[in-house]
Amino acid sequence: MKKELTDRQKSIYEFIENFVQIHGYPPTLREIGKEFEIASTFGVKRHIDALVKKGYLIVEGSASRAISLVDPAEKAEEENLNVYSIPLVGRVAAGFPILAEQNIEGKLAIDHNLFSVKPDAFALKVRGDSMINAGIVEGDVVIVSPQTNARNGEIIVAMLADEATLKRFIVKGGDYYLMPENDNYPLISVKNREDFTIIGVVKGVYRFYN
Amino acid sequence: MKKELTDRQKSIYEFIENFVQIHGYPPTLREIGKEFEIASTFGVKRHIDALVKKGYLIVEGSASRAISLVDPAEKAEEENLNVYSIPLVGRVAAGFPILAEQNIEGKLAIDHNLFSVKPDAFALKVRGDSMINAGIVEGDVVIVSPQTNARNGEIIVAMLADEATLKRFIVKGGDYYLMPENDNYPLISVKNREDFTIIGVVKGVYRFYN
DNA sequence: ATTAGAGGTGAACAAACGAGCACTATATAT
DNA sequence: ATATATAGTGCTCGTTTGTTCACCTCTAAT
Repeated sequence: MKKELTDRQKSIYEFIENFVQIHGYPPTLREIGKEFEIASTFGVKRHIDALVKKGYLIVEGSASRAISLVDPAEKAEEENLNVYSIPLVGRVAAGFPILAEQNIEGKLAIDHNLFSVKPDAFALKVRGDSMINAGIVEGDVVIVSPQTNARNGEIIVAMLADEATLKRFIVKGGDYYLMPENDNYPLISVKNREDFTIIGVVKGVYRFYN
Repeated sequence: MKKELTDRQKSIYEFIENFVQIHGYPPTLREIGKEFEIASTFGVKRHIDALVKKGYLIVEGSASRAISLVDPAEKAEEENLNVYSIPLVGRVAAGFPILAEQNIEGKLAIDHNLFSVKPDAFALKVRGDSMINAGIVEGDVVIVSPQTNARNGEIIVAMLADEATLKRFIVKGGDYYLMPENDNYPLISVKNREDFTIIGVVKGVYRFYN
């Protein structure tokens, strides 16, 4: 739980929350001051500072109206659902960053109590049957935590020769391999390959039946 | 539908939308200008004016950052995560109703935009390897829509001799069978078995890697 | 009696901001 | 040829905004 707020601070926090809801942008110090009959902007500022220190607000720089609520994620928490909305990547077009707009197909709510991922995770539709022995089949959706390194044995999403691929990452004797979980596909050595990059580690799998 | 936007206007609208999403407050004219390499604030302002005239934005007075999107509610709905919280059933104790408190192990948030299930769905941890050919392995979690009937070919959760089991439901020549997706297990005829009940149909599968 | 914390005043200031103007460029349609 | 709409530049202007200063008040704990 967050630190305790004084009554005054709580009132001010609620006002800001409300103001953003109504207007679509945060109030200025003077607008807050007017509401609470605080003549000096400094009086207001110290409340804002306190709210920032206690973790309720974020103020970016000293720009105008640059107050933002920490809240929205937390709202869901109070309702007991720890949910991120992550992008669902359909196909991966070579040459584009994986999260480029061209690639995004939709959104997906995931419960990060279960999938231990950060909000920068994304979901990826699986094509092909190279991971069938690991129980990942065509049409499945994998939850990927973006990172450029991986541990031995983890299932990863990697770029190999301008194509996104899903394989198990194997470290053996100082060499790196991509191992398909399918007896029909060969082990691939990626040692010294310039066109190989790790994009992320698979943290979970979804499948839908319709 | 709203009036048509030019490409440029659309880009700028999307940028504002995105900015608000990320920061919690709208951008200034100069921030927009920097993004699109428009040196003069006036150039930006006219785009904003156009967007206001066409009904996409509201600008209140001439205050700083007083831009707000017209349709936050609409957008919120689109982006809204339609999430149910459903119970996660660990083991199924024979003799108890499946949703008895003894069986519940936790909660799970599911996006019912993707899993087309009602709020009465529940999740079940998979034991054993009887569905391995269908890509469902030990430890997976299946999303089950409770119902007492099933169509040919659907994967179902059923009670058979006081044990919960996960099998494919097959209708063939007026008879009913439970088919394990594992070559090592036999097809089971459930025709005329009094100790057989369909509990629900599997609508999805989750898997977590840790 | 004194210290510490929360809350507030009033003024002064620099930076950031929106508004406005005259002018240019480039299409497209008349 | 000539409007018309879109898009942009470079500049000025006045206002808004956040920051900071020294100083005041009240309450609660030491």
